[in-house]
Amino acid sequence: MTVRVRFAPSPTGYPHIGNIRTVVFNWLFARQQHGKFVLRIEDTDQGRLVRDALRVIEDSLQWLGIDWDEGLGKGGDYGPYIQSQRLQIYQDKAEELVAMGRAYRCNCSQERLDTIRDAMRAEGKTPMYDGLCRDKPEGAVAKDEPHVIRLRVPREGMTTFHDVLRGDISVENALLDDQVLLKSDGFPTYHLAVVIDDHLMAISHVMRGDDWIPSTPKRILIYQAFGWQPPIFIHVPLVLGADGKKLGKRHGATAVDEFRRAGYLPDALVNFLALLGWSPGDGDQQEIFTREELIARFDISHINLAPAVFSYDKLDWLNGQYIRNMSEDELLDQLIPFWQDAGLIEAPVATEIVPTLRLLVPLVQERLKTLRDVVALTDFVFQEIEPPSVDALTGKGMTVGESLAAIVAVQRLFCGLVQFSADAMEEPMRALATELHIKAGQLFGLVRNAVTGKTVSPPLFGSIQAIGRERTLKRLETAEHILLQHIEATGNV
RNA sequence: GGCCCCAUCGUCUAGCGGCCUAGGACGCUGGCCUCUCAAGCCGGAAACGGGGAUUCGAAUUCCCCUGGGGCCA
Repeated sequence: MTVRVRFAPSPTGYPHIGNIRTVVFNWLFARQQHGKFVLRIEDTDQGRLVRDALRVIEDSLQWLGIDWDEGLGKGGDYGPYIQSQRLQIYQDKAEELVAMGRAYRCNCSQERLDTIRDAMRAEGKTPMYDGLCRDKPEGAVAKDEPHVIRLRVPREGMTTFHDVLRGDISVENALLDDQVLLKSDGFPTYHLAVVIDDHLMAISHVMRGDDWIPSTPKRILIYQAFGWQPPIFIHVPLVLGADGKKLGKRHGATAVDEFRRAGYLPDALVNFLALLGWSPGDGDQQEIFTREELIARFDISHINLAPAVFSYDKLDWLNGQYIRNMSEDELLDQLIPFWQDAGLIEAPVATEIVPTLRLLVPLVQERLKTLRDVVALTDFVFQEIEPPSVDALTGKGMTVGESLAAIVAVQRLFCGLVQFSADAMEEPMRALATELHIKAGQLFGLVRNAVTGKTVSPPLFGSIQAIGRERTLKRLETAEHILLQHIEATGNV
């Protein structure tokens, strides 16, 4: 059997991370089985369409490196792949069911439907259609009068389907409504369209969130009415937010695009998502997998049945691992857009700044969890700093006067350096500390505050080299003034 | 509320009757390294929801309860 799976988003919003985890599973499975991955668009809910959703869906998948073989923008032998272009097919198929006696026309008014619903609810029952039109003779409801087409659901017995992970799941037919298949405006209902599309597109496996389990019997009934063989169902557990609830809008940043902007790498995200609800099993303790490894090792039977909570801690760690494994050139390319977005460097990168950027990359590489972290870590290189406080400029265990003397000495030292480079300044700085009878750490700490405006920064000398001699000296001068003023104002040395 | 699904450290998970005094990872934590912060290395705390049953033996099988989640209203 040729494996054919699909991702069928509605363009009513942007793909979010919970859905994408399931997409990753589908994609891994398709690639491993040398099958096809189809991207179909379910846009029959015309009222809720979001303008650029299609573009965002494409962008998100492309960014993640999840490619599809048929569908949106790709074409294929089973098109069209956009449901709004398939309305005629749904109408024809619905008519077929009527002709076969498996569905019937219903012209009950909205008022009548509301009345029965209220009545049933009042009795404490689940509201269902009462079947008034079900037993009307053929032709009682004319084809050209406003009406819907309903499925003739068996009144007794059970509907059972098989789930690869959970075995057989059954529901009593008495609990199933004579669902509407075709609405009065000629649009199909969701389940009719999906069944027809999955069948006509020869989808072999339907792998989706287990929140769809309750509606699967409805779908099976439609397959049975048509006399079609249903696909193989694999319901995967949901992805939950930190509160244990199904991941959704209320959980903040969940759109794929937001992860990109936050500085996560697609490879890290795919790796993380693949491990959310799945593991290679067999006592394997590997955590970092290339795409090829994931494709080779993905295995439906190792999908965990319990829902998984999405947690940023592990994603951050994993992302950091991927960042550390990049080459410096690669990382530089990835970092540039983030510096630009923050307004720290210009949009076409000025060539004069490139050496500085290159200098910074190895300094930040092992300090980044996300690419965006580079902004807060290196902003002092590109913009002026807030004048540090006296406290910050006073070395640990030192007096203000001693600190002032140290700053002055460092200025002199930096002025005299032949080469203003990290390598050239470390030795003399250490010697200076000895000379001043303070520890290197004391000296470095106070200089760090003076030139970066931060108590925490990338390695000091690399940072200083990146700032450049002129601006470093200016910041030291500022520090000197701050300390001097303090001494003059308070008389405290 | 009705129906359905699920249940191992805080989180992601390994485990598919004896190899389990339950393993790994993230996070947390102690230490080493160290110019700060990271990274790296070494160590630690931390879980089989409860009760029955089957079995010589149960985290692993069955039943009930509890808890969580989902769908529909």
